[in-house]
Amino acid sequence: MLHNGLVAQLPPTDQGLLLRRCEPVELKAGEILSAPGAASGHVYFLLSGTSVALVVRNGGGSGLAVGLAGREGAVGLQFALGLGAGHFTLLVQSSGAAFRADGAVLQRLSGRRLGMLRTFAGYLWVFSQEVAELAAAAQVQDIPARLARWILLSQVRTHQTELQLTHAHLADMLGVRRAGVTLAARNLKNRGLVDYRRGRIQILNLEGLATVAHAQQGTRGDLLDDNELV
Amino acid sequence: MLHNGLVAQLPPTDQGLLLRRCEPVELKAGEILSAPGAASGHVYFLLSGTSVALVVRNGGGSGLAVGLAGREGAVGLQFALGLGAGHFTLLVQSSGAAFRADGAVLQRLSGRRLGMLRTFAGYLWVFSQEVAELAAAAQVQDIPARLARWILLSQVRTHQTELQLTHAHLADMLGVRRAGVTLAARNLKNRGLVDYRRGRIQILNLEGLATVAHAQQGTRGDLLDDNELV
DNA sequence: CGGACACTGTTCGATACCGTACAGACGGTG
DNA sequence: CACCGTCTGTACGGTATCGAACAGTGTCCG
Repeated sequence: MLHNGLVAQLPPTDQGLLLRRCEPVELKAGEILSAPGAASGHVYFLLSGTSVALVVRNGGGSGLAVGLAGREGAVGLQFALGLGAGHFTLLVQSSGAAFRADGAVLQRLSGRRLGMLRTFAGYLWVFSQEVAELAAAAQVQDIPARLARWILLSQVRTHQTELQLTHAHLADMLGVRRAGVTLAARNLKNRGLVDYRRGRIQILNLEGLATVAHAQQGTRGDLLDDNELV
Repeated sequence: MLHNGLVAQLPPTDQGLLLRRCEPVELKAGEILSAPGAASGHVYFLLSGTSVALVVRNGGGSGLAVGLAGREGAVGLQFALGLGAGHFTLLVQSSGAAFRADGAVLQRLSGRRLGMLRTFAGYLWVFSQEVAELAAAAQVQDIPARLARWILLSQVRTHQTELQLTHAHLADMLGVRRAGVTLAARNLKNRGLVDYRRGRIQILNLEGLATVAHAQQGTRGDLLDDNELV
């Protein structure tokens, strides 16, 4: 029933203790689970196709995603450590189900269950690595590569081959222009890696996407120019 | 004697237990404490003016810093959670003293001391926030702003007003050209925020640097053009 | 079935940054 | 004090991306 990777890592006893404090919720795309500066909040353990992005918003309305959590993990764990939300916004990218618990309640619980605390800490570390990787990628890769990476990440998190994402939303995640995403998307489409229509992206070739996503700068010359294709 | 922020946060009993397992070491700038893929290693608690950068290296020799730790914290904590090094390189940016302990030993210790584990987890979270902030800044800010940010960060971590950093090293931290750093450095110098000569950067105006580092895109027009100054 | 809205396609000039290359200046060493 | 390695200054053309528009096209709703 409850297929959450993080919960599955817990000792059986702790799983029971945790779930007894949780309630099921439905998350809708676009919903904001936590805004910057919040002192407390809920911890969400995501199920099935749900995904939540950690977004940093700069002065204007535009944003930049620094991480994406899915059914393998959770968001809001900082509240279970007694820490504030920081500068993040938790933004639901993909609708779906989740279990949630109050941060303060979980803090008291994990304060008694060392195994649980250790599991949470480990997840935070792994997640922060992903943040660093995304940051590094954003620095050195062009938009098609970054788009491929984000699509790939969304697929891995949700296990869905069709993603409901508009170019505008992706632009916000990558911190680039909407028009830039359109070009990059057409690029990926021309290579037969994805197909899309009006807010739906169909993944056709996972390995191909991975190749593009991890391509180094120098490799780019090998690839065909957009305009010459079909 | 031992002025490390993270150790100071521990309960007194845990401080003793931890320090008994540590040995003092001297770290020299340029030294690499951990390479990507390492399965285990030491945890370093940094003292006084020491600073260590978390660097992600892309295919070539060039890199990109995603975080900087100083005497307020530690590096290598993932080893105390039984996790591998990930894709990071731990690179000493600023020479100085540190205490270190074996990761596996600390893992056993923190497995018994819940307060210690909680403190470590909290630090990891706060640090990963900083990583996200740096990533976001790199995305939307120009080179002078990012340079100001890094100098500021180095100052906060080491509490030194003169930093021993070459343009080439800074370029590697920011993931930009060496020439780009030279221009940005001249920019900051012309505004009277820093002075520098051959590998030494003198901080003249901390608040001014902060202003530049946090300036949004739109604010940039207010500032004077480099070439028109003096 | 026609209108409205949201999404995608495409254009324009502007610009910040890149890769590369070389010239000048500091500072320690023989 | 002349040398040489290291560091900084500057230049060049090339390009990915930007900001701001406006023009098509799909889908839903009345």
